[in-house]
Amino acid sequence: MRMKRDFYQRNTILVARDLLGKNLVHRKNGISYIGKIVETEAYINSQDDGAHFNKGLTDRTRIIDEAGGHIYIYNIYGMYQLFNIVAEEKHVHGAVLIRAVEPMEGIEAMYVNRYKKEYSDPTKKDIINLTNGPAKFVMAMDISKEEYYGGDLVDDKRIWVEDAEPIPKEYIVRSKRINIDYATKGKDYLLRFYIKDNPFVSK
DNA sequence: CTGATGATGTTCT
DNA sequence: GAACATCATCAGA
Repeated sequence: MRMKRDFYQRNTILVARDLLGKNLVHRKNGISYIGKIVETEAYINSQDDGAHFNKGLTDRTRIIDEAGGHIYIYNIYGMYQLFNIVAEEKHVHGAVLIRAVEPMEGIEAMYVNRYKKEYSDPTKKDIINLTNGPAKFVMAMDISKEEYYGGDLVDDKRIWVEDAEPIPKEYIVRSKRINIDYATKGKDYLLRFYIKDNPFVSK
């Protein structure tokens, strides 16, 4: 079952936590890509100087003003795109960065998208390297800013989040976020969630 | 295995 | 002009 608006229109931290274990589904060119979400980070509000929208919205971040469930994708380091899900009600700002997924379906196509060569005899390392980072799974699942910025996971025919068994509490780890040393206040907030012992969690 | 470095271009000051 | 929610590659151990 596809997640509905009410799932996303909640506190950003709860949305980040509850996205763990759910399946991100993307259908394109007759290929069905499915990745289980194993790592997320919450970006919250004006108190969080790690968030892009902490000093107000800009053209890049305008979609975060929309209702939870919309898609926020942005460019980073000139060559990568990161995938976020908007949380909270309309006009309340919050977003969840998906940092890693575990491939469930479409692995052969993911391999081709990532390595630009024919699928052949992958090692365990090759498989883990498909999706164990925020830019990596976006490339593997063939998601682009041009196609999906501002899209809505609640009713888009091509991309959505599918419900799944909740992850037991004892398997959910909460920690500091990654690579936001520039944030002076938000740096130490415990806003990163991941599934304990899952090999696809980023390093 | 670890840590350091370069790639690359949009966004914001 | 600087910063940047990253990744691939390479050197060293």
